[in-house]
Amino acid sequence: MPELPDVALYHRLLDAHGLGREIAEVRVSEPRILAGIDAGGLAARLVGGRLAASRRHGKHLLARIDRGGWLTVHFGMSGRLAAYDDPADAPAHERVRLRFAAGGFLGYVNVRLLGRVGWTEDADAFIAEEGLGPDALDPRFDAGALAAALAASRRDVKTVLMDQSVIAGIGNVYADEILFQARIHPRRPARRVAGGEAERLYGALWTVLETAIRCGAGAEAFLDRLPAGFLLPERHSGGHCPRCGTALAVVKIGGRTSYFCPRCQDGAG
DNA sequence: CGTTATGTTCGATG
DNA sequence: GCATCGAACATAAC
Repeated sequence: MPELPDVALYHRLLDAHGLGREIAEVRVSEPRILAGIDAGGLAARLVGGRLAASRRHGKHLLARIDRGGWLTVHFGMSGRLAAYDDPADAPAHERVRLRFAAGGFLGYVNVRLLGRVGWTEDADAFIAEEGLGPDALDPRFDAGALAAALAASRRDVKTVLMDQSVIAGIGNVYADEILFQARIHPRRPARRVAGGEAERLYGALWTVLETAIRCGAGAEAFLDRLPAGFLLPERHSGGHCPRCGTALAVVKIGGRTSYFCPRCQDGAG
């Protein structure tokens, strides 16, 4: 479930199980997941090094090796990280595995092969090359910056929220949730979300992402932990608006399924 | 068997 | 250049 909140939790997992530890072995069981480096090259850069720092930018996770360079991880549609102590507990569809010298494993798991594991010498350069905009939770990306981005686009507001070159981290599910909380129709032209509404959208963006992280995005019982009034638990065919009970509408926007409340979410502004 | 899935990229088209 | 649409990638679940 890798949008920003999910990746934020993988970030924590990486820190808890890998930070400061020496890597003893790298196993790549599916080379097609690697981008710009082969299994031997990856092992040469990682084995014997320690994970010295980590950062997340949008849906990307990066881990710095003490002797230089960064491991880059993108989760695609179905990727996740798993930590375990016994190799017998390795999850299915693990594609890359780190074994630490002191024991313990970190696995990159991905059923479909839409994500990527790679390497970069410079994290900032990597983010620039990927064409990523500011991270959605970067304080420098404020309400004014969001309003400016909306005003500059002729696309639907939802398409802009999901554009990683504008804001990094928001995907299909959280775009729906943010627009629901802001009570804005996903098909509203972005340039017609302005003033107080743009402020409201910014507030919803922040609150939704922070709340999802706090409630353990993607983990067991995540949906049960969300505060009342969230769309997510109802975000499926046959779902109803948690505010007014109206049957949710389902439309395709940019090829992705969008759920929204036709009564609460204003299409005209 | 057909449809859909939390992402991204590429080519065709308007 | 900008925007939209469908297909592609690869696999599992319903």
